[in-house]
Amino acid sequence: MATIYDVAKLAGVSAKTVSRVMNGEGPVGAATREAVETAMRDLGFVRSNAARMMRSQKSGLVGLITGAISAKNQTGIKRGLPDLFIVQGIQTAMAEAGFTLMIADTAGRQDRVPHLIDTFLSHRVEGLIYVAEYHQEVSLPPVPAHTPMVLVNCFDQRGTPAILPDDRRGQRDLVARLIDAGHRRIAYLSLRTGMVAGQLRPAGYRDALSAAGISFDPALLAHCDFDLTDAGPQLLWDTISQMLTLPEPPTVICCGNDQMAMLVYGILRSMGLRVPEQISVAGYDNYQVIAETLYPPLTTVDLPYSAMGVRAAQRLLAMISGGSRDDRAATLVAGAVHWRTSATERRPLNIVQLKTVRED
Amino acid sequence: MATIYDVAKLAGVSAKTVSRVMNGEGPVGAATREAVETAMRDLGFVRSNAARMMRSQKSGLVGLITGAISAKNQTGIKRGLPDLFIVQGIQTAMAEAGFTLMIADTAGRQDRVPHLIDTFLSHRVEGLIYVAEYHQEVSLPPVPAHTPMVLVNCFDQRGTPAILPDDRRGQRDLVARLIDAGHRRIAYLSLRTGMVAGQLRPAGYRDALSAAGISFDPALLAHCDFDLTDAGPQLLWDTISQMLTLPEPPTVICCGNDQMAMLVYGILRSMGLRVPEQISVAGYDNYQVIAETLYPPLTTVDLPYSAMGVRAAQRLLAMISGGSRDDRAATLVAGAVHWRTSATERRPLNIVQLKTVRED
DNA sequence: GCTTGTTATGACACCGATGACATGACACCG
DNA sequence: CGGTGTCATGTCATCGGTGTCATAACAAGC
Repeated sequence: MATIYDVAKLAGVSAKTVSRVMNGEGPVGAATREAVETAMRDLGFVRSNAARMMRSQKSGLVGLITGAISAKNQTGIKRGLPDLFIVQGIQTAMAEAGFTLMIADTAGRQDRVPHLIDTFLSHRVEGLIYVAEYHQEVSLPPVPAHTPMVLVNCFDQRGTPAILPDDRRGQRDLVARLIDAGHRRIAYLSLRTGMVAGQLRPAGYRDALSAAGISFDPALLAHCDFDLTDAGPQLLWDTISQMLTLPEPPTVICCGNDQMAMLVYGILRSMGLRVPEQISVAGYDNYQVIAETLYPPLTTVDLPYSAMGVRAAQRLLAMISGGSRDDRAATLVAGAVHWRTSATERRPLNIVQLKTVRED
Repeated sequence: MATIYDVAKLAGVSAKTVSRVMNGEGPVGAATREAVETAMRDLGFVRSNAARMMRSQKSGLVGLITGAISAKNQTGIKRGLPDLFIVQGIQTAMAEAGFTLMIADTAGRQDRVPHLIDTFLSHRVEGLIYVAEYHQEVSLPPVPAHTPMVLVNCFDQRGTPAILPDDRRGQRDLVARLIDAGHRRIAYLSLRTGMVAGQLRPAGYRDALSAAGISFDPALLAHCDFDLTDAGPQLLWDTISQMLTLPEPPTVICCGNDQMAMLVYGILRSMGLRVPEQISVAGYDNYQVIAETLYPPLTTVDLPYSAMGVRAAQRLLAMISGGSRDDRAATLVAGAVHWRTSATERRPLNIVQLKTVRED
């Protein structure tokens, strides 16, 4: 592989001049520049970042660690929106800033994180990003103070800068929108309370209710382990049929995420109910493959993964250029409500009689 | 950041000895080793890969380019299984071999590829991988001959080593399995013929038919632009209702991918047909979020993205260690059939009368 | 006792860029 | 015409490891 010395010799100048041409630095005569550029092209010269980095001490690298990529299917949890959208956002913003992204995943083993961090440090990354597969608390090994770090979709006790989805507000906005549309009896099928989203989203639901002066009815809130493989659908079926036999049944079912909504579609149809004519459904995540492909398209809230990635990158870049100082606050990123046809704009006037027996 | 010289001074040895300890190379006295290791720990020493790389000319890096990450939503095509599973496979295999992965994406602009390649070359990657977002032909700028390259999910005219999904065989296996289960009238709703999968999968379908001595009925094969935003569902509806009114209607509908199958579920239910009691449905991709969450769970074929990633990594590693020589053949990776309850094991005896009018 | 071999370690140049500084050629100005 | 400033370019050391070769200490063999 050609070096600047090869280029310099061919162009009949010094290595330093070649360096100047490459970096557009200092004054260089037009003829000289031309000669150097020609020589570089002829030799297929590509600068060595390793050498450059030794002097400048700037690597232009950022390390990204995630359990996201390979954790799939291992936990048995069917997750929401793939966290890889976060990676997309980070990658885009970093590329724009001229940084190259190195990525590694834990392959599901948290104990590998220190090793991954070491690898990245040996490449002298200028910053680290840790991406979790779903909103959660984590505990990471300490990193040298001079290497800034940002957490995405997770937070820790040490108060490391974090970028989080504003689940509570998103759910509140969606429910508020449903109330606007005339709904008063709003059911909420939550994710497990063990998940952060399983706590924040129901809280947002209640926020919206109380803001509208609607009293909270515990009979309309259920926590469903819908993702527990086989029991899931049956559990949902039972919960829904119970709610629908209430004296005042719900006119809309809010689901903990879009995947659950997908299941609920099937269940409601099997019960002989039409969405949205007879009952409305809403999800959470705006998982496009589901939300836009379902018929009718699903009303839901953005889980703004891509935007979170961008914000994470921006925050890290600020820390890198600002000498790694950063307040300890978490950044909450809210997602917009996507109003689609799975929810009616006006509350249906009469509730159909329903059969509580599974028909198949 | 501490250097080997700092470590050497603290341990009272030469830099070279520190180097030897790090690399477990040459004979080193036990006491010396101990002293060096202690010093390294005390200083929080992390070796600089840049410096090491300059001498050894080995970077331990592999570059991955993809349109996968950011191409989302830009083409207007609702894609199948997220190609990021390919990245997962590559990352896993590379990490195992001690390589670190650098990734970049084209942000939807093919003209950025040369720049990305240059960036990677400047980091002296030992190999390149290009991942396409769906099975397709591509045309990439040439890379220096000494840098091996592997294509995944795509192929080019130059015969660059490629890893491809065996769509034809996968579809053949699935249809053969349906035939085994007693089905004779098998409908096929294909993806657009403009997509490679839209050609190979129907071919596999016909392979299976002729292998079983079942004559191909053109009335049972349709190419649906189901992913054209709004027109999609209506188009599918029409196609399906047309097929179901045939004198001998299909007993199973094979869909071009799982997403289409999801739509078909909704359409069939709206038509008042129960899956699988009255009609079976099959997909392609084994897109878990869909296939396992749908009720009933979807019979489908693996699009073995993760395995393809692993194979790609293995092939590239072989080229790296073998001096970049490789035959030009493409590697086809077949995926297994996942038999779930969306398809009946026995052909239903009587076909229901169906309404051809949309009910809502 | 001297050669030879082995073990343990050090000295030093080198990888390929770039930063600091020096230098030569002019132009401009009073 | 000498002083000063600007432009264009070169010299050289340096970043942090590692390859090559040298060297010191000591044991074994004749």
